[in-house]
Amino acid sequence: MHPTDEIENESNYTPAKYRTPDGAPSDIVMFTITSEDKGTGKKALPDRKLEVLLIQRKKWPFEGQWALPGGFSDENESMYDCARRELMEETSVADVHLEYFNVYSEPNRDPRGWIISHAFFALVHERYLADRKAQDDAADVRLFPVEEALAMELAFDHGRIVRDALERVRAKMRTTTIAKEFLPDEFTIGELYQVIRTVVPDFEEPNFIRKITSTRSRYGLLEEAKDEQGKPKQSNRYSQRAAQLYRFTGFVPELSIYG
Amino acid sequence: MHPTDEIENESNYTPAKYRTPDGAPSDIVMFTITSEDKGTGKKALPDRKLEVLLIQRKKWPFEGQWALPGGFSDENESMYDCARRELMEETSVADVHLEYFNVYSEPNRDPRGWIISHAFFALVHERYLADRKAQDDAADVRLFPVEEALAMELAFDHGRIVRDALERVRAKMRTTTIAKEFLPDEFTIGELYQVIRTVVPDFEEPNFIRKITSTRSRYGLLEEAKDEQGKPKQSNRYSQRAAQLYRFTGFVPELSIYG
DNA sequence: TTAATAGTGTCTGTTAGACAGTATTGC
DNA sequence: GCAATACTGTCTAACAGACACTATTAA
Repeated sequence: MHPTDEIENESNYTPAKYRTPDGAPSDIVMFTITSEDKGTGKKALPDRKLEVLLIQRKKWPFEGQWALPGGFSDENESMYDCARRELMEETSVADVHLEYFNVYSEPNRDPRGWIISHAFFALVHERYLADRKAQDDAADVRLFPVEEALAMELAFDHGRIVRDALERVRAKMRTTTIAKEFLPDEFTIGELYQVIRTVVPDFEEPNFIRKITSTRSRYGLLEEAKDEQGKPKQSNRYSQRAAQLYRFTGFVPELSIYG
Repeated sequence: MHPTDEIENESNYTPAKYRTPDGAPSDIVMFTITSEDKGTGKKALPDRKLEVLLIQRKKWPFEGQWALPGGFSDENESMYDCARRELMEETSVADVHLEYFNVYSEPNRDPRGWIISHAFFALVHERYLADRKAQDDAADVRLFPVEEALAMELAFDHGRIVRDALERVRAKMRTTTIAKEFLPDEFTIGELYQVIRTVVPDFEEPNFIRKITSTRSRYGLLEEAKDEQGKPKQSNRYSQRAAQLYRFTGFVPELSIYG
């Protein structure tokens, strides 16, 4: 039991005499999907890669090693506010998907002391990271393809954190509409399918377009994009033949393993 | 940025000079399902209620109010270990389902200082809480039906924590096999259905038995219990007509909103 | 006999899954 | 015409959802 629990009331309350944590930082696994033109001359869907942002440490501990962006919270902000602030410092955007997913508190996980880290993942559209890309490897902040990041020896327990984040994002990719974080408001079925497969490589649905338009549409997951005259909007950005544009409706179906 | 980040290496490292958290407790939302015989004389499924364990505080702050069980962590244990220790103190069992689900860190959520709370939920079979039931309202530790607990004004932000926990447990009840935490190893379809409905009242599947035995069984969610001779095992504990017993196989199907 | 639960029969319309085929159009 | 993506046709087996029906047996 904690010492402060022995205190009877506010008037004679004294702060804890025992050891307290040395810090409560938040760390952010920032995912983005980069697109690169296939360069064949023909119109085609771009090559997409799931990438994660890492920072090279300049100080002890783990000097020189790559780590997740993050920083210590102060007593006037929640962990979520802290994470949003850190995200803002890295990407200069505030309105991206940011979600808490786990706490990391194993003893001695940080040689600086008793430090309990709160891990978030962020899904950032590549347009927000355009500068980052230009700077490239010269900088101490870089995007790494996830497989590459997973194979690296990261600072602290950040390797574990990246693995956990990826697992969580993959699960949510299947079961929610977070794919929209990586897509424009209006997109083609081909783009949607490609984004899902970029995050979840073993997602395969040969009849994807049919399922999502002729069956699930009954439940309102997607709706066709229309122009002012109410005519269906199409795009030929990625194909010779124009494709119908869709948008998410905001509806998320309930899932159950029992029926 | 945190002051310790300014330090160059271990040799000249000094601890933080700025304020650090005053404590990192874990709080536990402990759910159980109690069964009560209908008392009609006839064999019938019991009345089941989802209940949550609360403790009445004896000290400032929130003296006299009901709160979640929990306690401060120390530097030699993870938050999970801390939660398991607290759970052990309350229920004397160690092998129940215990799962982390969120952090609560709003400034001033605790008048004692900067205290960041880590919330777990536990699913405890009622057999482990038999004593608790006997003691009843006399004690300062009691089980409350969830609706009742949600309507109470709990200490700290524990009302919010209970709501969040319930939401999480309801979602997992639909999408995973955690129902098994409230069931014996072998159970009838009727029992399973009743347990699910106790946690998720709006779960309705008129053809539940058919779906789970003749369709999903293809995917191996449940298997029939058999005795040593390989003959199907049945139970008439809750019905005149004996019902087939089933067990979970350990298989959890993957869910997707896209197909 | 009745109450209480366990299960089956049967019907209709929908969906899944597979695979082949046609459509469109910039290059 | 080719390449690349966007669809549509068609078939079968499985499934969902509804609702009525039979089965079993202790009290």
